[in-house]
Amino acid sequence: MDFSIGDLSKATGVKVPTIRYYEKEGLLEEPIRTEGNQRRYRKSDLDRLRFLRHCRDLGLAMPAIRELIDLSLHPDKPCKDVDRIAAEQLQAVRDRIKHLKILEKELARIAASCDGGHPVTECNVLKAFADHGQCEGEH
Amino acid sequence: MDFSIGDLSKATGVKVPTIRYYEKEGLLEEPIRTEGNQRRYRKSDLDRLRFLRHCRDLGLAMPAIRELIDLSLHPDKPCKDVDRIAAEQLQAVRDRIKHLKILEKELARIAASCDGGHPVTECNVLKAFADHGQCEGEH
DNA sequence: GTAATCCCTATAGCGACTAGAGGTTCAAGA
DNA sequence: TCTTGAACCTCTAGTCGCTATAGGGATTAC
Repeated sequence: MDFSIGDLSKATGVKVPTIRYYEKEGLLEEPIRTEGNQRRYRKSDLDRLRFLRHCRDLGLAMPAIRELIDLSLHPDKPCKDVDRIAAEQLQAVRDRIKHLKILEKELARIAASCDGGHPVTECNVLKAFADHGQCEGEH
Repeated sequence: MDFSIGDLSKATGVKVPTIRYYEKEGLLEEPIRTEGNQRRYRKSDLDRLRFLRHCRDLGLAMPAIRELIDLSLHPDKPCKDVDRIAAEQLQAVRDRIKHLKILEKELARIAASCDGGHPVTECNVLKAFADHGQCEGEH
């Protein structure tokens, strides 16, 4: 019925020290302990950790996850804030994609500017790394 | 003819403590000092810092930049390694874009799953955050 | 000469873990 | 029941690329 920290780790893919870290940060409740001071978890802790892990996999920062957990503990609140967090994360991801696409373009140009068979003094790649002026815009 | 650290900062957009940090990390040479122990830079330091900054803006990690600097100091070496670094960075950026696009898709689905007008107990967004099973694949 | 601005070193903090040291407890087999 | 070895415990420090702060000294413009 109870899980050790290793059981939780195996079930979720979250490493043991990370689980302890989440507890220290207040994202997991402190579980009961055996007489020998080892943690013992219940199903609800497993659910919470899965939630946590999924949020991290989606790129949510820990303060946002903390807020989600707080909200889920007050079921009568409107879900406006939950939606906001999702929307903000979506926008953040879109912004990062946009930025990375610009980088991709520049790097592709840079990588293509050299045929590989000459000393570094004449290397266009090195020149391109040195010179932002070659880029099409800001990045 | 000489620049103070603040001049260098203004000319490149790199903050003063960051310039000192780059020096400590060996990415910039130790400049000469005034009698009062203040750093004084030359044009070559400015060029190096611009190079450095541009590489960072392109997302290169510091070990890669260090390698590029080492290569540029040995002009007779073939530029194979320079090309490799550019290609690796390009691939890394493409991988990150790929991953973020998957996240974008999942987050868009999650964000769209709620109309906003109900308590969190019934919030599909919160349920979606809790349940990786709803996702189309891994992420 | 003085005031404002710049510069110096050294240390600590950020986020989200991860690694290691040094010791204790648990569970399974003999 | 005893033993062994895996799993657990706490605590500290390290990762990366900066950034902030404290407590001073130097330079420069007026």
